[in-house]
Amino acid sequence: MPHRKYERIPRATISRLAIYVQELEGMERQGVKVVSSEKLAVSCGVNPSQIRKDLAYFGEFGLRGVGYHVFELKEAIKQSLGLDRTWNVAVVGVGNLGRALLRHGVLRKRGFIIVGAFDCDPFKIGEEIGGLEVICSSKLPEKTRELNVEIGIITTPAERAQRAVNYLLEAGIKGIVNFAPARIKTPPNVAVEYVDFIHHLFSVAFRITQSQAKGLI
Amino acid sequence: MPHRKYERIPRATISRLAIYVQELEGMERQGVKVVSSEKLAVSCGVNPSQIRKDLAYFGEFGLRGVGYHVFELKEAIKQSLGLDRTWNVAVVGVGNLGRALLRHGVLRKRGFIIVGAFDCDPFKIGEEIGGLEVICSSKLPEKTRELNVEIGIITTPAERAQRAVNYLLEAGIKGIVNFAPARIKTPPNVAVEYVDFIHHLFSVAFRITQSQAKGLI
DNA sequence: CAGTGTGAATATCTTCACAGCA
DNA sequence: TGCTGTGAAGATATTCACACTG
Repeated sequence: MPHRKYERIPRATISRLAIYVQELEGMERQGVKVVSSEKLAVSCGVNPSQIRKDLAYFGEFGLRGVGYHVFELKEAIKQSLGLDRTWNVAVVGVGNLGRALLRHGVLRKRGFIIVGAFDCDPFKIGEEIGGLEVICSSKLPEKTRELNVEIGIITTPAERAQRAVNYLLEAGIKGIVNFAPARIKTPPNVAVEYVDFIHHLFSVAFRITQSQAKGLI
Repeated sequence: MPHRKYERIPRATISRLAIYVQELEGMERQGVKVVSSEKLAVSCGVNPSQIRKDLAYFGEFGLRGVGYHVFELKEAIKQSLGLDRTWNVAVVGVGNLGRALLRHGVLRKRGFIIVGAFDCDPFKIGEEIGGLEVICSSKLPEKTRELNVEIGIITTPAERAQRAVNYLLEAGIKGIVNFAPARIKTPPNVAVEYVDFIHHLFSVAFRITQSQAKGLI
């Protein structure tokens, strides 16, 4: 039975795969060697068939009657996601959030190496944060190419997000993760993801409001 | 025609409503008074009927043949989401990310007032950040009640996320936004949202990998 | 007559249920 | 026997298409 490697893979599947990796790493730390889709599902908060179906897009990794080898499954998923290599990234916008990312070890640990930090504020340019010198945003296109950056992280204020994006596009960037609270315009061949943490607060606020309204009935 | 106020509202609708608010605010800044679902859709990157359907869950806000009043629509959505009031929040975990949030003005601007900062590291306890004194995490339950916190923001390392959550649950918290790279266990009546920015990097990496693979065929 | 509001049609995602293998 | 892998069924979400209205 040929697996589905060449079907279109749902966006939701990708974000769940990231969760599986996370939980498999946790199990690895606890010394768990083998796990069933049932157990993994519980710890990820999803349905077991969902896991099996998600994995089926990439191949067959399980042992019938047994389950999955934790380490091997984790590696297989990472490979499927293109995480069996490192990626050079640039951070544009060195405010509170940008600084936090520059100092946060987790990006590097995951294979995302921050090779450039950019800002347009003359007071920040030249400053050293997390071992990197802040460079003027107008130098983004040339530096991006020079440093071989593939992914840009936008942490500017909303008003400057599109300008930052334009610089990155000029440099031929392939992907963007946007933390700025603004939609951005990019050609369709550029992969864009939004990290809207305010929206998650909105969502929690809404759900609390709603459940309280229900409680009154 | 009765609107759908009492139907179950899709999670996706809520997160789009947050986008609509964001874009409507941008239009307001630019002095735009009236907008059609068509125009709003373009700036939000969604389908126009999607917008009309999302809004229909909460009421009728448009003028046929005209469109929507930018200011009024924005206010109506915010009210529907429960954002016509302020919410007290606590930040648990004062690392790079926690500090960034404590200093980041955007939370307050959106009506989320950080009233407490907690950490279990004795070196951090007592430190003042963004006008708040860092308090020992073990005091979370009592302080949370005292400060009338409704939403907890977890910015601890993965290993300590569940413990932080347990403290918050003990205090009767209603909602949690979890930035830690770990799934957490909560009773069903607590609203939980995950902010997994690493997952968004994974997703971008995957999509770049995939489009390059396609390019080779 | 432009543009909303909405039922119907379509597309997508999730879960079930079970055949088949270790 | 126990658990995977997967077609079929079911549930949800999105888009279409158009009646209707200011």
